[in-house]
Amino acid sequence: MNKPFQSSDGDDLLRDAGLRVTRQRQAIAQVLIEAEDHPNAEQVLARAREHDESVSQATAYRTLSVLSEKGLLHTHTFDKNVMRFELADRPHHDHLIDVETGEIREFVSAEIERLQRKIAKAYGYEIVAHRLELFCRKAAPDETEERQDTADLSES
Amino acid sequence: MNKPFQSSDGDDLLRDAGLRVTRQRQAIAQVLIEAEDHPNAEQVLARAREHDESVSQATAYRTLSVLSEKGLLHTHTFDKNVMRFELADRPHHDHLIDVETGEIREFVSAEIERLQRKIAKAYGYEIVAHRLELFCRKAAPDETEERQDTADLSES
DNA sequence: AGCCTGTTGCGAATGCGTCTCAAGAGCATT
DNA sequence: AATGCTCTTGAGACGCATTCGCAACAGGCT
Repeated sequence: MNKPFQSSDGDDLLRDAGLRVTRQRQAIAQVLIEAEDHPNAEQVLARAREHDESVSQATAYRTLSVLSEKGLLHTHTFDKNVMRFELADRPHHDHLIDVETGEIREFVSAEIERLQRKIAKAYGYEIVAHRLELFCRKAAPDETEERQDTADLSES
Repeated sequence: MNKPFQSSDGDDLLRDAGLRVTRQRQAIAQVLIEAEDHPNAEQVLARAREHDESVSQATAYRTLSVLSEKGLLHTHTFDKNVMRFELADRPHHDHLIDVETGEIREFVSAEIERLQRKIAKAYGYEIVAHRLELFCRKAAPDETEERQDTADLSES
């Protein structure tokens, strides 16, 4: 009945973070598991309230914050000043943001990842985290036939 | 006497943005031209006040904001919640942030840029802007000999 | 020199996120 | 199922970066 993969269970997610399982946190965890986008705190709160209307803003922020610290949640700031969240157990990917519509597509490029490591290493560093975001607009149409010869892509 | 390249003159920068040249804005423009780091609004304000102590916080924010909108200034948010600024006419580069010290190094990789365009194109988009940030920590020492065989690098 | 209009400084306001604290609820135990 | 220790909660105050409102001020074209 639930998703057959990943942190399918909200309670597990919370326990993994070393948190007590409360109604409010269950609601929030559920929202994160069900989310197929990158909701911000306000959206997480609104959706969590559909499961349990008693969830407060403070609890939403606190829970998101703890889950991030524990590494179970990844954060993004595509638009300045609002933080967006996404479960960390999702496969790694970078983001392509349509600046006209705000739509966000995910992609991975093993080749870019490799070059990133190479660059970091050249400076004597190792990568702890990275952020790659492409802010794009729809190109002139009719030229989507390039799509197929790009083996280095995948969607999530 | 001035830098022989780029927007060497603050007045030009302001006029390019379609702004009246005022003492306060001259002070701010000068700060941006002289900056070799990525100052945030507070730092820009403090430095501008060394040139003209009458510069107010509101004017600093307003000027930075207009220059950004006009595309003459690029903004970054390495650490969440504070915006950092950098003149747009600087050669393009990405950033490597030392998570321990906060030090920021700049680099460019033509190869990564190429792959980015390829990916965007594959989805039918063209890149308007991008952001690539590597959050790193110093790797185990003694292995800096990799440094030389990486032709795809340059510092700014 | 004078006028029109863009700019300024001040302080108040906004917005996202965090903190305080007393009341409430997990959950390990009896 | 009752107990109790401790973590968690909701409500509102608070913090901080940034923006706004407005009356006084000052570019810069004539």
